Amino acid sequence: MFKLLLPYLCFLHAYGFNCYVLMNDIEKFLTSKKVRPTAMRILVFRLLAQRQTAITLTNIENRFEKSDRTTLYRTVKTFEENGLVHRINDGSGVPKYALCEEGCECDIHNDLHLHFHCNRCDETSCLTEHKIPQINIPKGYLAEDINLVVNGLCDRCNVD
Amino acid sequence: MFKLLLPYLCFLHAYGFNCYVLMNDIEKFLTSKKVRPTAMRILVFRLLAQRQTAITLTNIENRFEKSDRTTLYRTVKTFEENGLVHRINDGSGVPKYALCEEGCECDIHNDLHLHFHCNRCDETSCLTEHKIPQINIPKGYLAEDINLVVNGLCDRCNVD
DNA sequence: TTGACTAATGCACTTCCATTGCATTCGTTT
DNA sequence: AAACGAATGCAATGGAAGTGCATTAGTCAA
Repeated sequence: MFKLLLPYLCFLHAYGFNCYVLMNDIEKFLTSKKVRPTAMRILVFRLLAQRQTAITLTNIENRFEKSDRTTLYRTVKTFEENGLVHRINDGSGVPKYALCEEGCECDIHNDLHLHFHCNRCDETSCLTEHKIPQINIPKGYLAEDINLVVNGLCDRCNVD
Repeated sequence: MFKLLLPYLCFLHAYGFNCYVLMNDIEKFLTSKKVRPTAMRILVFRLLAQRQTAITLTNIENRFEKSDRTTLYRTVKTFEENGLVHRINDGSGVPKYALCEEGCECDIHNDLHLHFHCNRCDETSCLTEHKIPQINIPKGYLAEDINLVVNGLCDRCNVD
């Protein structure tokens, strides 16, 4: 499969990573999650892993010279379905994606972390150490999932 | 202005309301909120007031035979800007709108209520009595607004 | 009451993004 | 090496947000 990666190597080198070693790790990880480790998937995973904040599909698209939006769309979707990535709706209109932490159980609402969306720089980050507090809901309702987004200014934008 | 309302009367009558009386109330209310009480605005407000749950722009559009999406879009926007309506992002992708309760202070994050989005019937309702608990955010971050959506089954869908 | 000014509306677009169908290519398995 | 299923790329569709502009309505003042 490495022959396929050659067109992308320049991209990775630009980021200064020794891709061969990490590729291998990612490849193993994807396989362990029952996701076939194709070239694109490894690269997209790589990109997500580098990021501190969540990114949109368009973001991802712009990071790759040669890429088809559909493929990226389906790649991310596959990741999401297999629990590698969670989708964040921060109110900006377009969904963003971030890698799940190890042991992240995005489905179980007790384990959910909250997200912070900066109104100035538009960055959305997962505050993984900050869990969502206990929520009371009315009788008869069944909670399956909780989404909590705090909007405001992030630490970098809140300097002045 | 009532001559303008004539085309819409059939619509209102279909709902069995004595619109003349309520029109008047709505008219006064809009004026008190510094929103010019035009025909369309009164009708849109009327529609929102009838609803128990939040609705999308497309929802509103479909309720009116004769309507232009742009006008509805701007009407709702005006309502939002003047604190008559708040926008809810329930994760379904399209924003929904609901009338603010009397004294609702959507801007002040301490006063925010939470929203419930039903995964089955796709209805989104404001749980106005259920306030958002205290949230801790990291040092350096400034919270301006909090959006909390619980997904699951509403009381009507959670029967079996 | 009329004229003038501002706000609201309707129409025609544009733009953005999600999503799908289908043909092709890749990779794995036998 | 053949065959099969999965992944990809291209083209196209569709839904909704948002904008520009001309027209119309409503208000205010003379």
